[in-house]
Amino acid sequence: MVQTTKGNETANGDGALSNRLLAALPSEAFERLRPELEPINFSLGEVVYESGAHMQYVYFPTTSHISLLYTMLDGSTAEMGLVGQEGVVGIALFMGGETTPNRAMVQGRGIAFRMKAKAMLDEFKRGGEFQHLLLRYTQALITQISQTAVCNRLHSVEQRLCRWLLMTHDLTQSDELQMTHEFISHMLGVRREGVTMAAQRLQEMGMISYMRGHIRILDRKQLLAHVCECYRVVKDEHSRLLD
Amino acid sequence: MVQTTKGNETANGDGALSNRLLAALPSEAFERLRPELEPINFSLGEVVYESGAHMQYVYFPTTSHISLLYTMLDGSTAEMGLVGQEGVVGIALFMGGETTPNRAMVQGRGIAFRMKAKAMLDEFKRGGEFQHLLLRYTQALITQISQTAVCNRLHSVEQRLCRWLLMTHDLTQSDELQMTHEFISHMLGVRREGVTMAAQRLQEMGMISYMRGHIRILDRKQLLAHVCECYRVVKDEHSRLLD
DNA sequence: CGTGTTATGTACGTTGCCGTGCATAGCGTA
DNA sequence: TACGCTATGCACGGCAACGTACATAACACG
Repeated sequence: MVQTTKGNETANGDGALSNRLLAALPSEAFERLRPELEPINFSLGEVVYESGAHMQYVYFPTTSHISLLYTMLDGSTAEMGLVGQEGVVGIALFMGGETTPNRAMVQGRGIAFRMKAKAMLDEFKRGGEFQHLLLRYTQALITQISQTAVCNRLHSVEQRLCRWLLMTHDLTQSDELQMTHEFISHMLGVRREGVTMAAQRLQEMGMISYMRGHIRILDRKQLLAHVCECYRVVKDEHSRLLD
Repeated sequence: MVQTTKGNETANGDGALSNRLLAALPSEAFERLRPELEPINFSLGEVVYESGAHMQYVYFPTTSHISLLYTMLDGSTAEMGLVGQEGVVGIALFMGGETTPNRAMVQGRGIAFRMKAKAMLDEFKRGGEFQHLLLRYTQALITQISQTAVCNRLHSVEQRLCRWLLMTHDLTQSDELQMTHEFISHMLGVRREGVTMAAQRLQEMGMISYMRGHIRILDRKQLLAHVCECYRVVKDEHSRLLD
């Protein structure tokens, strides 16, 4: 299912500059890493890391984005974070843990660049800008996870759906998101019917329209007016730390 | 009840070895840091960091423990993590963010050792065991926050109260916790009455007894049987990363 | 010993979400 | 064109937690 892209754009690693962490590197560091970057093609639903599995690579998404999920013993799931072109998947490798007790799954198909754990660690240990960027990104991710914790506790399904749609829209190049209510329900940790109901209301208000696995963002401004504060907090903190 | 210890134990910084991160340092590194460690006495409810405020110190709790909280615009709050002798408060300083959008508040009074940001950073940048320990701890904290996110979504007030009591009990030297239902409600992000109801049920089952701001853990084993899986996951991950 | 304050108990209607079961309607494919 | 599959719609009872309002009981302090 995963194919290595052979196109000229990515063959020399330049496409990797679409990842904002890699793009922010000093050219000296980037040149060191460039030969280690390998473009791969993620398809929807693909599992990047299984919970507890030993990680071999870190992934720098460009056009793809990846969901960090936790699965309970009874099989119910909930999302704790979302990683796109601003970030990296596999922080446990440089944080020193080697594994994490959660799963990473492709939520928007596209390209990511992967790098072998050892190559990443060698550069990380130099203690330069690469390390600095990865740690700042990790802090932004912590904010995102924290906010998810609080949002899950205090806000309604409808608000959380707005937040999730906006976050996903930010990571997508199009106004059309390809996902079913069922899929979203696993992300939000609610019943499928709960998503359907909330989506209906958003559709009635003209914010979105949807049909069999396709959701179109019609009025982003109205969504922003409807979402809980959590969206802004995470967004602002990302800007503060990464821009 | 807790006074600043003036005895030989803390005067030379040895009391700091009650913090497990500091205790795990090679003696060479610890000797470098020892002069920078300053014991302080935290009292209940004291605010260690305000949300967004510039941080001057990192804190290594020994007998105290600190709650990481987020406050919504409407004033409602919820806890995202809990730091005791196994950890450090102020990770944003070495992660490179300088501030965090949340508050840190003393939840169990006692001693902590603080260190100026600059001294901590100097040692961190050496890239040795100190850095390694702090990053591994940060990963354990991420797991804790993630699990809180999921737990908030999927489990009942009663289960979450069990989890919170067990976690707090782990960080406390006594079976008697000094806190009101009101206080706990702010941690769990629920109404005070919700805590009272859940506590009543736990008391009826003989797990705890309580009275006006004092909660006694009577049957830890039964609490463990009653709590959701989240407690174990966080506990195990802490052991894996920090023991 | 009385008084104010704080912690806990109780009650009642409301609501958001759950669990379940089944109905309909697009869409792909034969 | 008919069929089957999958995505969405709908309906019902149930429950946990909410918001609100007020009652009691322990303790602190004069």
